[in-house]
Amino acid sequence: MKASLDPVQTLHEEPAEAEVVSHRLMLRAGLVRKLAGGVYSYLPMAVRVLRKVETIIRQEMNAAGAQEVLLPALQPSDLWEKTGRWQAYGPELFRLSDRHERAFALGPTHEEVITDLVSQLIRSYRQLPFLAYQIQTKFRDERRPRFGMLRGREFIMKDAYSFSASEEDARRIYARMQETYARIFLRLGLEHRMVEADSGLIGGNLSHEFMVMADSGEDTVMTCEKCSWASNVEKAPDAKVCPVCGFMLASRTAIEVGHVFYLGHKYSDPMGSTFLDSAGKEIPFFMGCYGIGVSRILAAAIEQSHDEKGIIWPVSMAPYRATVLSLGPGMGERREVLGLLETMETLWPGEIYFDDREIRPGMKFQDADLRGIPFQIILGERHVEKGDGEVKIRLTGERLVLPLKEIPALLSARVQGILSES
RNA sequence: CGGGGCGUGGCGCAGCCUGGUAGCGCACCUGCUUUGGGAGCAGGGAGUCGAAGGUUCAAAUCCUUUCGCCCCGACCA
Repeated sequence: MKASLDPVQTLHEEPAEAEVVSHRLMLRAGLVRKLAGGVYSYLPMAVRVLRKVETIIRQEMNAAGAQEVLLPALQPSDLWEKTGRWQAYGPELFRLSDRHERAFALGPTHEEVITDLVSQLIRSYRQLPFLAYQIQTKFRDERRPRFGMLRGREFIMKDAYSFSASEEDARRIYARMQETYARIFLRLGLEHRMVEADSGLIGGNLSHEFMVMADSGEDTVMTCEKCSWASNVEKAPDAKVCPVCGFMLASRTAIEVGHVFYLGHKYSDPMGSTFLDSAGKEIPFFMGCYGIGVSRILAAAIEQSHDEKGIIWPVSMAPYRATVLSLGPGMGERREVLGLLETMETLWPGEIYFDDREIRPGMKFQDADLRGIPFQIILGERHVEKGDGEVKIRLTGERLVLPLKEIPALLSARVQGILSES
């Protein structure tokens, strides 16, 4: 991608509407624009990040035996009445009527829809277990949308639902999802903890949250400084030491990015969603559900990884792997520069953002730092003349000057190192 | 929903108290110079002052209503 063809500009001034750092940086870096309170348009760079996050989620969900579906956002009220949530969900549920005055909701979650669907598909224990997931826009009329992407009224979520023939099997899948989630957040390069949690409105009696550690998080978790134990502060209000290893606990703020629930019969029972077990007896599905806030992950990643100059994307979700900055008039057309671009494109197809604009170098440096692409390849007169180029690592600020020909190999090795750690 | 704040070119703001031709910075367009950390000079385009109603010879400014946005608090991916 060439910057000269990119219609999205960065903002040099702080947007007045944004307070939290992720929101400010997302606006300044040209990732999103607000349409209404808690409702945002995703610009091209943000979509690239979303796709990368989604790809990792899909790979891990598929590896865990889940199958992808896509359920309707528009849901008739009668399904919700069956589970009692048409009333219980309250004003957070977006409600609307069609032209025949039939009531609908915009789905904030999909337990009702998937349960209804699966009860049509599955009649025998022989067809179980079944694990389905989707990645889709959800709607919640939040009492107070805030913090930009962190709490919107419309957001992208990966939600998964499991259907089992026994509680033991359902718990097995629950445990597998816990492992899957840990892998997903590890691959995304996010420091996180799994904590025991309350299950809230979704229901059930077993639930864990996945928290990304960040100074500006909405949640507070107690974390052991020695082992991996952590708990939601509501679950461990007076604990001073770790119940596992006895070490000191610390209170840290975090952002909830994932939540897994064991549901049991909470939805299958009221919806009459049953199968025949091996004894020929009709019993309700044993269910679980598993959510990840996909759009929230973008904001959480920025909250966790930024500095005063801008975003520092983890390599796994960066919109581009590398950005090439040509400095000075005509530099963008130099043979050496075009040659390097071609090699880089071969190495990482579609992953190079070329800042070919005829603007002052300082402007390019500022924008590159703001956008947070992991590797900057800086090509200025004094180095290119000698056949060299400079590589700047956004995370560490490290700068290396080396022959242009060696740059692809260096970057390739660096990325291998980073991605193999996870 | 309770409390607080703000709506003025794309963005950030001044002007409002004390009514009288709508301004500044950034961004944008043209030209010349400049080119390794947000360039300089000259010229230029762009605003129903959130909306409605009222007061007045005259309203961005005063009054009323209303909508929107942000921040702080009250069972949230």
